[in-house]
Amino acid sequence: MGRHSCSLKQKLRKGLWSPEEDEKLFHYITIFGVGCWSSVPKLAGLQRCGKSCRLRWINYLRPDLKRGMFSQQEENLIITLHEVLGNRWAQIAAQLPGRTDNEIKNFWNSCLKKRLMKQGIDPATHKPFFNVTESVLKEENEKLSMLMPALSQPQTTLCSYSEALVMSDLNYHYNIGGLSFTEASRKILMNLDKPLLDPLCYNLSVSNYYSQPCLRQFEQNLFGSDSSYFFSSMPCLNSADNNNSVSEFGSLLVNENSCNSFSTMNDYQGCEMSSNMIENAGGLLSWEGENKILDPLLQFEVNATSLSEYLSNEANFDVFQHL
DNA sequence: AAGAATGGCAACCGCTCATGA
DNA sequence: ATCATGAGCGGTTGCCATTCT
Repeated sequence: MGRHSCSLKQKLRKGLWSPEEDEKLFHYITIFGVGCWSSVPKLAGLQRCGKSCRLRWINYLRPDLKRGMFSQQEENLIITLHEVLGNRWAQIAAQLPGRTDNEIKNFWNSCLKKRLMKQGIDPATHKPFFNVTESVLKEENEKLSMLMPALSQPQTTLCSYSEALVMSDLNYHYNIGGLSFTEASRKILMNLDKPLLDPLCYNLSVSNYYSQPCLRQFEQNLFGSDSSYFFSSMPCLNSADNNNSVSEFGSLLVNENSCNSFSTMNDYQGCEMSSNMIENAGGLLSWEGENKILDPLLQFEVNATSLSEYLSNEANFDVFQHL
């Protein structure tokens, strides 16, 4: 099999190229040009397979290669082309003279992907991570009010993360399992003489939530060890004209004034909640883009694509009765 | 100061496709 | 039609320098 001819031959060198090898290959190609790669090693006096020679020439030795950092125009072009072409690196590279597909792929994986995520853009789809439209939220509210009329008072709102951000100018919202409550409605719930309950975990109060090492660990696994970094990248958080922009890590939402104090999960421990914080006790995390709902407390993917769908299951709905 | 962790990047691997015998 | 071979492509690995703890 031709495909294995490279790896089967013993004496062939692998790994980084030495300056002497580069010199031999460059010299050979300069004189004889690019032709049959499989015969190049023998003719050029190299202990390499033809494939390795081809790669070295294309990615490093070719005289028309542009070296150094990518320009702003090149970066923009790569992002635009990736949106259209996806991971077709060779086609992308064809639009950038002097750049190789390998170089662009590495640049994408190590820099551009992270930069887009920091801007709240999903690098796979080039769309914002959280994109809940008002109509979707309204629809969710209507479904919820049919399921749980008691909780559908004006000040109680079915809430996604993005709505929590929109509402960040109001003080002190609690978001419990996808439900967001204003301070007023929270007091109503507190007056029920029951602790705040996570709807999916019967007896866990908000204040106890972060005292559970396993839950913190889970959230770190889910969001990364420094989740404030991840969430501070959401576009709605970065709008310069919004003094109430919100940063988040794990299920905790804090406002801009506080986020410096909470750069890591550990920093949060033992801190007092300030009046303008928004807290999310866990519960359901709705990931619009992936069409799935994750329960950070129970640590599995819930078999539902929306909160109302989840609640339409009688067993799940029963949990809410505890509120 | 030293070992661990991380990031960037060059190179490899395995697959598909094109071509020719 | 089938097989061998080479080229090209994209995913992955592994090395090395840098940063972190």
